[in-house]
Amino acid sequence: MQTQTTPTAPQPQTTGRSLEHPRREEIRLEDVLHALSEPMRMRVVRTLAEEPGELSCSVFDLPVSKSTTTHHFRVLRECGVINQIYRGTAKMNALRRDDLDALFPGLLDSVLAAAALQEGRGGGDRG
Amino acid sequence: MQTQTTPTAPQPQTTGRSLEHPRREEIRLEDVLHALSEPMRMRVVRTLAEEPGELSCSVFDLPVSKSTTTHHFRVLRECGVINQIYRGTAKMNALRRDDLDALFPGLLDSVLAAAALQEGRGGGDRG
DNA sequence: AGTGTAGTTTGACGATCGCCGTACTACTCC
DNA sequence: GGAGTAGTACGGCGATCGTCAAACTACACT
Repeated sequence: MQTQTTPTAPQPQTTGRSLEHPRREEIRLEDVLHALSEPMRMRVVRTLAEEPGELSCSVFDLPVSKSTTTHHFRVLRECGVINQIYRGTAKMNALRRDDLDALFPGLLDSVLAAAALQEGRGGGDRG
Repeated sequence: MQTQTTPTAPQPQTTGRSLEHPRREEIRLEDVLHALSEPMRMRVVRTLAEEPGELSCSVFDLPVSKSTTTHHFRVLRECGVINQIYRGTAKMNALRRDDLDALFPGLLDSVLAAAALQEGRGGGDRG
C-alpha cells in the first residue's frame, strides 16, 4: 500500500496491487445473503457461475456507472463470494465456489437455481 | 384503513384486523434473501422452522424493543417468508414453507442448514 | 513520451434500514 | 367497567446503501 512513487520501479510486482479477501472461516452467512439480495450483484454471481474460469469486470457491462460497478464487485469480494486478482490492466473475478460449498453446502446451488427459476417465470427484472 | 374513530364499535370483526400477504407468485428471491440477511429475522425464521405449528410474536423474546420486533415480523410477512394471523390478542406466525419450497426448491433448507452450521462453528453471534 | 484502457477513490445525494420511545388499539379476563 | 396483555402506528435518530460524477492510478501499446 505504501505508494512510494519509486521512480525506477524496483520489482515489477507481478502486475498486482494487493486485494483483501476474507479467509474461508471468516465468511458469514448473513453477509453472503445480503450481497446476493442485490439484483446487480446477483447478476454478476450468476454470470460467474455459468463461466468456467475468470472474468474481467468489464465483460459484465452492468447498467450502472463504473464506480458503482467497482462498488458491487468490492462488496462481493469483501463478503467472500468472489475472488479478485489483477492481471495486467484487467481485474479478474471468480466465484469462490469451493469455499462457499464447503461452508454452506448446497446454498449457492439453490440460490442460483432459485434465481434461474424466478427469471424463467418472467420475474427477471421487475415484475 | 379509514379509522373513523367509531366510538360504539360496530362489528367485532371476528378477532382479526386484516393482514396483507403477498401471493405466492409475488414472492421475490431478492426480498427473501434480504429478509434473511438480518440476524434477528434469521433467528425468527430458524425458530419457526423448528416448530411444527404457529408461534405468537411474544414467545420469541428478541433482544430489541417491541416496536422493532413488530417491524421485523412485518418485513418477514411482507416479503412472503411468514404468514401472520390474529388469534385473540395474540398474533400467530408460521413459516410459508409450502410457498417457499414450491417457488425456490431447496433454498430454505440450505439456508437453514447453513445457519445451523455457522452457529455450530461458533459464529452464532458475532465471531 | 503519449495515448488509451481498466479500474479506483473521493465525496456527495437521497433512500432505506434498524432501532427506539411514546402513544395508541384490540382483545381478554376479572 | 376496569385492568392487564399483545401488538401497532408514528415520528425520529444515526448508520448504511445504491448511485453518480469527477479526478485519479496502473498498466499496455505504440
